[in-house]
Amino acid sequence: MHVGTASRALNPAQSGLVNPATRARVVECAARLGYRPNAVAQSLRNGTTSTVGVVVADLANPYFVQLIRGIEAEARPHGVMPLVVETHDDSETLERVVTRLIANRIDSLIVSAAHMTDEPFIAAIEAQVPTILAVRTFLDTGPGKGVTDRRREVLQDDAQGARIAAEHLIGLGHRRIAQLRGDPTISSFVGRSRGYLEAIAAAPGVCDVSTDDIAGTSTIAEGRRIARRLLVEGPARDRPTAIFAHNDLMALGAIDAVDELGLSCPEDVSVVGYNDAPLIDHAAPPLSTVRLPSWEIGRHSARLALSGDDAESSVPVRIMLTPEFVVRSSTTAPPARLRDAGA
Amino acid sequence: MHVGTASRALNPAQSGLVNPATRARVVECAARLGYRPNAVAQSLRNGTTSTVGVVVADLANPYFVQLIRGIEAEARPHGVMPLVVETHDDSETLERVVTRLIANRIDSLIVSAAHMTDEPFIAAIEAQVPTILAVRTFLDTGPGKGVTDRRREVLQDDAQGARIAAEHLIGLGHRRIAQLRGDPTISSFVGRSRGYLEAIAAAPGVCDVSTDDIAGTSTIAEGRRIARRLLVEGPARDRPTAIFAHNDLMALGAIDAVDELGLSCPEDVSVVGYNDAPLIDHAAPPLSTVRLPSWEIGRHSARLALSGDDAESSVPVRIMLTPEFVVRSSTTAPPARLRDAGA
DNA sequence: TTGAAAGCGGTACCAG
DNA sequence: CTGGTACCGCTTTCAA
Repeated sequence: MHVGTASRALNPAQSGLVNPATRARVVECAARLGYRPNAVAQSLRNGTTSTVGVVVADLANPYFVQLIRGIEAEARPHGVMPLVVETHDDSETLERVVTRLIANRIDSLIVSAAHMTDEPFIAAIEAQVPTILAVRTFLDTGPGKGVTDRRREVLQDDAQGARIAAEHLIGLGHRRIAQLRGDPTISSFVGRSRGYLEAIAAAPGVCDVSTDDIAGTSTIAEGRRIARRLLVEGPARDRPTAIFAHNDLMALGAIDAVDELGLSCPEDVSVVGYNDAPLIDHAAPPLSTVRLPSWEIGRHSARLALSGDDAESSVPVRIMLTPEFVVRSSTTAPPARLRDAGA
Repeated sequence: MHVGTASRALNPAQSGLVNPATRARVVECAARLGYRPNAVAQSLRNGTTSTVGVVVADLANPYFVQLIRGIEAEARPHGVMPLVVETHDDSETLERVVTRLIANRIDSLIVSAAHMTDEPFIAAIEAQVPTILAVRTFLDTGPGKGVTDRRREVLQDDAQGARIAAEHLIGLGHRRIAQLRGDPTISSFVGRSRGYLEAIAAAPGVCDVSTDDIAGTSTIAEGRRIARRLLVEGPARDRPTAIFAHNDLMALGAIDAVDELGLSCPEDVSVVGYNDAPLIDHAAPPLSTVRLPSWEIGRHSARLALSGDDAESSVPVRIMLTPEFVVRSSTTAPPARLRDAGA
C-alpha cells in the first residue's frame, strides 16, 4: 500500500477511485498516527496555497477588523485562510508586506491600505496576482477610465457619506461649517472632502470655513490640533458652529478641543465623525457619524478574490456600497445668537 | 551558470562562496526578471517557514492588537511573518485554526485565546510545535507544578491588577463593592476574581456584594445586565457603591446601567475596568482602569517563540509582567449618606 | 484498483 | 568557485 494510494484515499475528490477497504485502512492509519498532509508540499505541488493576502492600514481601527471578518466569513467555507498584515499607512511597509505575501504565493490579494501615490506599485502587483482594492482606490481609474481599467474594487460612497453628514448639519440650521480633512493621498478622504463641499455649495447661505490645514494622520491628536485652530483663529463671528471630521478619531479630538476652550459639544459646536467605530456611541457625547458597511465590503472583496479569475481574464468590477448616517448626541441646532448672526 | 550558483549568489549567507563577478550577474538578472524565490519551495526544502502562528481571542479588542504589534516588532527583524487568526473565544474555532496553522508548518505558535478547558488540546499541540501561551494560561501548571511543566508563558499579574483596583476603591472609602466577573474558564478572570477577593478580605469592614451571576461574554451588554441586577435587587442599603468590572467593556455596560437607573457615575456608583482599551479615556466618564503591558507581552512572547528551542529541549519559562492602575473620572468617594451608613 | 515515477522550485552536498 | 544531483512531501499521470 503506497503513498499514491494514500494520497487518493485521503483526498475527498479522488477517494472514489480507491477500494473502500483500503481506503478505510488508510483513513484509520492516518487517524492513528495523527497524520496531517503538509500544506507546504501540497502548495508546491498544486501551485496554489489556499490563502488570500489581506493588507489593511491599521488593525487598531475596528473598522478594518470588520472588513477582515467579512473576508473570513466568505473565505472559510472555501478552505481559504486570510493572511492579515497591516501597513500603518506607510507605503514602504505596504511594498514590503505585499512582496512578502507574493513570495509566499498567496492565491489572491485584498488591499485596503493604498494611498493614491501607491498606484504604480499596485498596478505592478495586479499583473502578478489577482488583486482587489477594498475601501480605498485611485482616482479616475474606474471602469473605462484610463489604462488600468481591469481593476476590481469594492468601495463605499465617500462623497455621499460626506454629503449626508453635511446635509444633516445644514438641516439643523448651521451656516458656518468646517471640515477636518484627512490625508489627501487617501481616496476616501478625497471623496469625503468633495461630497462635503458639494453639499455646502448646494445650500444657499451656508459657507465652508475650514482651514487649509490637513491632518497628517487621522488621529485624535490631529483632530484636536486643527479644531483648536478653527475655534481660536479669526474673529469669533467667522468661527464654525459645526465640524465634519473625516473620521471618528479626529471627531473625538475636535470634541476635546471644544471642551478645552470652555465651549461645549453640541451646544456650542456640533461635531460629526465618519466610520461609526465601536465604542464611539459611548463617547462624551455619543458621536453622530456615518456608518459604512465594512463587513459587507469584506465579503464582497473576498467573493471577487476567490472567484478564480486571474489577473488577465478578469473583468473590471466596481462595487459601490452605500453609507448610512447615524444620529447621536454630538449634533444639534447652533446657538440662537449665532444662528441669527449668520442669517 | 546554473541554478545552484544562482541560489548561492542570492543567499546572503552563502554569497561569499561565489565569484563577485558571477554574483553581480546573477543579482542583475534576478532584478531584471523580477525574480522572487518561491517561499513555498524554500519552506519545503528548508523545513522551516519563517512564520509564527498568532492566535488571539478577538481582534476587535484593541488589547490584542497591541499584543500582535509587539510580536511583529520582535519578529520582523528576524524575517519572520506573524500569521494572525482569531477564535472569537470559541474552542472549536481554536482547534480548527491551530490545526490549520500546523498544517501550514508554522515554526512556532503564540496562543492568547486559551480557555482552561483547552488544556488537553494545547498540551497536544505543545508536543508538535514550540508554543508560547500569552496572557492566558491554565491553573496550577507553572514551573514545577504538574506534568506539563515544560510550558512557556508570558503573563501579566491579574491578581495583582485586581488587587490594586480594589484597593483603590477601598481607599476612596467604599465599603460595599461588587465585581463583574468574566468567563471563569479564562485564567485571566480567575486571577482577577481572586485578587479582588483577597483585597476585600484584607480590608476590615469592607464587604463583597457581588451576585454569583457571571458574564457569558465580556461585553457591554453583559456588563449592563449584571450591573442592573446588582443595583436593583435587594434592599438599597446592600447595594454596591463601587463596581470592579473584569474588563473595560463590561465597565462601560455597568456605567450604562447606572445611567439608566437614574443614578450617576461616579457620584452614586464608582466603576473600574481592566485593560485600558484605546478610546476608553474618551468614555463618559473617562474610565479608571488597569493598564496591562500588552505590547511588551507580545514582544516577550515572540522572543521566546523565536528562541529556537524546540518543544523537547525547551526549558519552562513563566514571564510575569506587572499591570498599572490608571485613575480617571469614573471613581470617587462614595456618597456621604451611604458612607455613614456603611461605617 | 494500485504501484511506479516524475516533478513542483528551491537548497546543499559532493565532485571537479 | 561552479556544475551535477538528490531530495523536501505531495499529487497525478501512466502502466500494470
